[in-house]
Amino acid sequence: MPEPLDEILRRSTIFRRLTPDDRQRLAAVAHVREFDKGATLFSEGDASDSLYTVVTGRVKVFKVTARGTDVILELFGPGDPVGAVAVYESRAYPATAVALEPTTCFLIPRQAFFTLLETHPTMVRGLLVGLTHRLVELTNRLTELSGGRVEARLARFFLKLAKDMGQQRPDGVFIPLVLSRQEIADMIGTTIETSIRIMSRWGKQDIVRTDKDGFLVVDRAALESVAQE
Amino acid sequence: MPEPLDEILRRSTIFRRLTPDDRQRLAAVAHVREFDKGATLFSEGDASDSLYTVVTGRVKVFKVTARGTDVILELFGPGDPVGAVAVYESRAYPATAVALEPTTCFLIPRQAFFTLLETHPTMVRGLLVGLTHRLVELTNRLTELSGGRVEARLARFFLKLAKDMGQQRPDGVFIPLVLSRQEIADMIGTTIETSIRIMSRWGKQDIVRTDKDGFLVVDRAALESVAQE
DNA sequence: TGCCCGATATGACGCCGGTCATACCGCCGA
DNA sequence: TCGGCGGTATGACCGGCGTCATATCGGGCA
Repeated sequence: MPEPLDEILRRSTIFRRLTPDDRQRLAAVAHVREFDKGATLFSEGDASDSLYTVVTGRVKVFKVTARGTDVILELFGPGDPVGAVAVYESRAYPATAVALEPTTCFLIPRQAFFTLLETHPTMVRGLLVGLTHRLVELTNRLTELSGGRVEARLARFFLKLAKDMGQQRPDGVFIPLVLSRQEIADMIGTTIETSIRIMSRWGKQDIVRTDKDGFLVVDRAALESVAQE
Repeated sequence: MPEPLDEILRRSTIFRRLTPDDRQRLAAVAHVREFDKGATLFSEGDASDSLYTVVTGRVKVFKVTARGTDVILELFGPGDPVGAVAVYESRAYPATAVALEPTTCFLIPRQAFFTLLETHPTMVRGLLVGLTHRLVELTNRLTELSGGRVEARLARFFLKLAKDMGQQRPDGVFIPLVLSRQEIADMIGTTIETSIRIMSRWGKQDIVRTDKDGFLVVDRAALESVAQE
């Protein structure tokens, strides 16, 4: 456990600038927690007590709209800080976080996090960078979700996944991420029936195949063609 | 000018924690710029050179979608920092900022801003708070824009405006903000025709009146009824 | 005064996609 | 083995809203 943990901290956006000594000290005040697939890390409105950092697994962060549908705000993987928003000003979590797979997290109590910040001002720069990056990502998602054909939005979504976490393979680009049709719908702001329809058609046309542990983008050109309207 | 400027700095999210001395020093390195209605503060993709703070007036920040429509991300008023995202990591502006009214801004060159940050670590806390606040606002806008009837989204939009900047009057709540039908459409992610239709109907039903220098919410209850779907 | 142009209004039409219903499949527990 | 359950798949329907077209209004300018 300690071996990969340190590796994760080195990859993490906000902790990577720490010296090995600092990381050692950080590991001392934090602790590790495991979550089953589908387990809730925290819920919207909960008082924020800790900063979560994903070690292994994937986490989705979502909000519930006025009429009860979910909207997935972000997907987090190893090294990403989850729930960072709430910790800085001890405000309630503005969204809910659920594990998409069996997930291991690294929790830092808020108080420890603050004292760390005070004693190590250099960490602040990393924090700012991480926050601004997430702001940019969110603004991009806003323009994505707003208007346009559903199929185009879905195509852009898979192109982004392929770019961010795709693995080149002889038969296409593999995306190692298990999402249900419902979760796909929540990502692009549509209903489960529509996402099923499109995914089903793309499967028959050999554009995107749904695999047991992810998706395989077979015909990237077709996606790009659909994406631009 | 120096009088109200200091007042603005005291109200600003990120500068209010400064001591009077610090604000004095800040004013020395910054300068003021005026923008006509419709003038561009900066465009998406521009290299970021300064941090803008609105002194008087209103600014809209928007992005252009894949098929050429605009999406308004945020509206800024006196005291708000505009373009803060880009400054921290000298990245390009991720969106475009345009003045909705004649607007006065307070510009701090990036370099001066950084030296200020280094010499006054207490400012960092204010920065973090401001950024997280904007993150929360954006996540809320995401859930707003995603799905649902257009009329409900528009109703929620006006209710939020009324809450944030409404002035109680005998005949209703006045919102001192001039937005064209096109800009309303860009806020809620629809077309100009649809926003015109709804606003026109609401005018006849005496729910929301469009005034020369803002909007008047006459029948708030009706809006609330429409908003919850 | 008359012209032009941008913003606001309003009607007609068509289609994407949301809603409802039903069927199929694989998995798990009784 | 059976029945139930959650996820996936597919068809039918129709209504909101995007698109196109046209009309009206008002302000700026010669």
